[in-house]
Amino acid sequence: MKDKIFSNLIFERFSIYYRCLNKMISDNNQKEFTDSNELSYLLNIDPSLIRRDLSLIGKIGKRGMGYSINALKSGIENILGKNKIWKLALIGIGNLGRAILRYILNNTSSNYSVVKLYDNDPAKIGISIEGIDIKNFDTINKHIDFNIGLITVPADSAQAIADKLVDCNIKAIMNFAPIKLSLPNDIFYREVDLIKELDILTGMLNFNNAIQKSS
Amino acid sequence: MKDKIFSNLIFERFSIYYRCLNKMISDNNQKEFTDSNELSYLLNIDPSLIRRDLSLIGKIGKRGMGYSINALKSGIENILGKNKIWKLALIGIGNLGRAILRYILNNTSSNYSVVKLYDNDPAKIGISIEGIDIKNFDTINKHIDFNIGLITVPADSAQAIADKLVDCNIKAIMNFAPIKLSLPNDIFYREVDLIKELDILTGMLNFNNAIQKSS
DNA sequence: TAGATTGTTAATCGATTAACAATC
DNA sequence: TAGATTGTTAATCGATTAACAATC
Repeated sequence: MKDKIFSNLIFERFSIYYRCLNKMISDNNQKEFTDSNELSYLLNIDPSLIRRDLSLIGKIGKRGMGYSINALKSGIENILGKNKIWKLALIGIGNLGRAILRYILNNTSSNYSVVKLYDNDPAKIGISIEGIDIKNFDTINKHIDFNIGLITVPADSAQAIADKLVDCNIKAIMNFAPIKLSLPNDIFYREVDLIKELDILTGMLNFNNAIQKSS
Repeated sequence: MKDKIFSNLIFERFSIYYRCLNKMISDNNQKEFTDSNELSYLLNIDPSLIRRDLSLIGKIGKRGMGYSINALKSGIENILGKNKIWKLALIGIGNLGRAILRYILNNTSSNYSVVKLYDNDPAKIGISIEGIDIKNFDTINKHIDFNIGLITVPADSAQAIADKLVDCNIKAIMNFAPIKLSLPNDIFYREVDLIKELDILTGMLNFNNAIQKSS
């Protein structure tokens, strides 16, 4: 196995390939092989890049034939940890937290399980949602039993929550609060920021379009 | 004004700068100037890159002094269209759609307004949420009055919805469904995909960590 | 075998960072 | 003026794409 640390972008594409392979399996129950050109057509990713990515799994392709769909799927499963259940905790059980909880619960084919709900609103603590009790976040301690913390609290409390998660040895954080968190380098971090995404779209509409028109 | 089309990454950073400037204004009501080093420290972005980005606004900095916070803010407002209200339509009023609606409504300082809700479930049509009636998506036509469509339907109907939006001349789409949409090149497109984000984090935890340990 | 497609190296592209003259 | 920081060009870095020998 390579001594290389893969980038975000590579994992992102593996996730895309994985979804595509699953769709191929459920749609088209006879086909055994695919190839970089077919995947390229379906996903709009350059075939060279696909071959490069897939070669990271090992020499899994057959020259002249392509790739066994099943072999590819299980290779990606190994890389993305799709053969394990990953435990999630949601911190902040407002509208967004609840929607994310239901979204994950509804997605029965995924390998993610929400095992803990935290909030600091006394009115919410003790309430059970979808069978999981909401606990006070202050009671969190080093004996945590989840792998990834999803922060869905308002921006002003997000950093404190993140610090506590780091303290409890959580290595992966997904932040939905509209604020940039500062975190140690060894923490894997993603953010989902709706307003930022909207700003990018309006920037494009507002500025790039205007330019296109005037040129 | 430059004849350049800015990239996603530049608009993304402008959004980050904008948020930071607002925080500076509300936190620290005396300070008039900032500079690329201060912003770099706060945002963890290289000062050269900050200067490069900000120079796209125009020659707005003062050598030896830095940047007027207010001038910077209004320059970014122009680029990101923060001085207009942008109208959003939500298509798919399930848990996620409702959570996004409330999230945007609660964010009173933003320049985004949800003006239309669509669904195709007869049981939902006519119901009003937060004062907005849910309409049947099939009734959508070219006389639309929104700028951005947010797709929060399940994966299997997302492409048809997107096609209809494109038909109705919508130029910006944000997709929350876990599927890659195929769209014409002139459509500005962003996707928010929770499972993909989780896959990236678990890929990192599962694979990069293992590698780090064994090396 | 001939044809097809991989796996991989080299070339290109685009984004970030370094360097520094210009100037407040 | 001296010191500080911009604005911008050149260098670097990292990711994608092109090319093609290897081989099924």
